[in-house]
Amino acid sequence: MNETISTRDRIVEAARDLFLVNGYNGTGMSQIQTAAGVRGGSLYYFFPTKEDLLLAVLDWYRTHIWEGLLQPVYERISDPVERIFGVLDSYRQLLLMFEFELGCPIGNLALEVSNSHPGVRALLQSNFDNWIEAIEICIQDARDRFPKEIEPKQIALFTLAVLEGGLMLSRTSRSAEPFEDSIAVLRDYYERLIRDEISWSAPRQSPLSPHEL
Amino acid sequence: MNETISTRDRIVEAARDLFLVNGYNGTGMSQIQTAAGVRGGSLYYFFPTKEDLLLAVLDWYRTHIWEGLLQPVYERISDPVERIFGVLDSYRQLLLMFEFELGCPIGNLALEVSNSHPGVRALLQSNFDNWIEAIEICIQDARDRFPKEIEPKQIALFTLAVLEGGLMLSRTSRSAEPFEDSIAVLRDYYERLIRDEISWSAPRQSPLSPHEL
DNA sequence: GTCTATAGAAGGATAGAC
DNA sequence: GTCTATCCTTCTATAGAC
Repeated sequence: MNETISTRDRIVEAARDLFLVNGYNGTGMSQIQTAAGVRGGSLYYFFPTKEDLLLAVLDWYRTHIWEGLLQPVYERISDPVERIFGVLDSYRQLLLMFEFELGCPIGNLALEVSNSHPGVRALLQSNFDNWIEAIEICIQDARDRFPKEIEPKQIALFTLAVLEGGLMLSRTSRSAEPFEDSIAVLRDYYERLIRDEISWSAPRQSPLSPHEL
Repeated sequence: MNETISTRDRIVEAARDLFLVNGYNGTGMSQIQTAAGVRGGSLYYFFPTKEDLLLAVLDWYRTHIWEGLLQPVYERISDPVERIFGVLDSYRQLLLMFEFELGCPIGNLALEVSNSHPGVRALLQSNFDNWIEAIEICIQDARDRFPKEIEPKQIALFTLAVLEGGLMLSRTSRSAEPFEDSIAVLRDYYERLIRDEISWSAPRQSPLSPHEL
């Protein structure tokens, strides 16, 4: 196995990386050709329009959320709440590794194209939904630590909002501080939720910092 | 007073509105000419490059945060914590009024241009800083309600992150729900902070919902 | 499936008259 | 300060040979 990568896949991966750095409107089809080592004929053979290519990129992210994001974290961390903060920490590392040039691939595209390309919104939404669902499951796995009245899905959505906002502020300032501060406050919220709960029920094991794992 | 609006101002306002809807790369200089009722000669007389125009738009937002955003809310609401949620509610109304086409003018541009136009970042940051500072002051005005150990500036930054993330998710889904849910969870956090505090100090007056004001 | 060549529109920006 | 005309580049997309 591991045959030579198909032309189509090379195009999708080149477009994915360029969209991530330069955005959709900031990336030309000719740049994608160059990066993929492919000529115009092939590009338009597989993707008749640029929007088709955007859809393929978003589909790539949708199908790779497990192996690309969740699985590496879940392998290292077993505690469901710490898994959430482990996922968030992956984005922090992405920020640092590429000097704040890269943020959330979906979030960037969402703001840029959701007005002008309505046909793309469903796939953007599907990416967000999968992310939220993964976090929701983590919260449900730690259901007994949280107050009964909280909605896991709402907390998961909120967590995504904090992530996206924190990434935006750190990319603008070219500093990890806004992101780290946002996540620190989010953790404070989680801890207060959990503390409010354990005052009414059984004590739980002490939480692990992601840096100890 | 109220003299005829200057050509320069008409250009800035036209660019501001077009950037808000279509983004920076999605807006052409010719569209701006048409919207402002101005010819190319005038446009390039005032703004030699498109980036100069972007800087002028960001400067417009920077100088109008008080009269455009804060003052209308502060007039209606006097409680400092409710002022924060009143400001957030202004964005909710913006979402609804324009059917989720419009989000945060600064946030949209921040993600789109912060890689490709480094000279614009300082002004983007300055807009964020002013917003955060305004919220920080509200928190400080209610300092006694919050636990002593919290950092007002951190909470203000966190509030902005939630706002930006919530706007992003609602614009993508074309529904107010993600935004409203995010703000509801943020309010839950504020209430837990305040509740944790009053258990150690004097009781305070009951909070007002923004809808009662 | 991939190649070369190119159409046709729109992009940002400039020159020079008035 | 504003006008018209236009330059040059880049863009998305197509045609037709191989």
